[in-house]
Amino acid sequence: MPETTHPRSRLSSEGLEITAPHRELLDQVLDKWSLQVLEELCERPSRFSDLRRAIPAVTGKSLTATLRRLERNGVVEREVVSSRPVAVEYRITVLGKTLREPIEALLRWSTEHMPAVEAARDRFEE
Amino acid sequence: MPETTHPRSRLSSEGLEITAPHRELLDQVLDKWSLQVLEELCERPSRFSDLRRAIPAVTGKSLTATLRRLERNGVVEREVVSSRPVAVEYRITVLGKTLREPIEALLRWSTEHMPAVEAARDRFEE
DNA sequence: CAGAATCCTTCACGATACTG
DNA sequence: CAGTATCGTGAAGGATTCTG
Repeated sequence: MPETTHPRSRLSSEGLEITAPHRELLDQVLDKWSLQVLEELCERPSRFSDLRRAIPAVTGKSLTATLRRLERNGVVEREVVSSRPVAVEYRITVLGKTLREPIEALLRWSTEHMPAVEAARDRFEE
Repeated sequence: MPETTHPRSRLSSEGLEITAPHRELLDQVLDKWSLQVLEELCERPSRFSDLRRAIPAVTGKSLTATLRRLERNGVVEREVVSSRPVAVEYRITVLGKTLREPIEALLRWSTEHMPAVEAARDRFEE
């Protein structure tokens, strides 16, 4: 059986590699509040205060930062709807929608395996 | 048309919810170095110094912390192979292997949509 | 209402040196 | 070899206050 000299990883052979740009992108898109924001915006376009109500634990500052990050990376759209008083609507983009599947895969994993993880944690504290 | 009083989100209706424990778990398992460590250990069991060589940018301290975190959550196993000089082998666990699919989904997304993201970033700096 | 500005604490992470 | 100990820095994130 002719073996390749360098047994390249399955990922590399698929053209997938964990380079710095990819790590950075995933960091920006999977950070502390992004999942909840994306989830919320997948359900419906929302205004700033809607999001604050939907995610009570987030502060204004962090929500702003999260939305800017998501907007910058093209997964969220911002539109000023009216002024006096200002209303701003945030919407998920087409690109953003493509993120939903992989994120849900993550959530499914976390939900499904949480018991095993908790058992491991108990074992770890010996 | 009889509408449900509360239009629950698709995720919630599937029993998926982004609660604090889930966020915490995902944080621990998707943090800065975890992806590369998991990827490496999926290919082959490795010793500490193997991992350092495979991931040149990581410092000893961070690698230790990463491995401890992963071990605590049950996705990585640690075994002292010999002493004098000490050799320690790290292996992916069965639980850890189940993480591979969702992680690869993420990497595929990132690889596939990186051009769109970069275009969005360019647009954003106006 | 949707943020920007300011202050402050925490903590992740790197660099370095040391040890069983 | 596989860490631990210590120090230092920057960045993340919260609380609060102010504004067009």
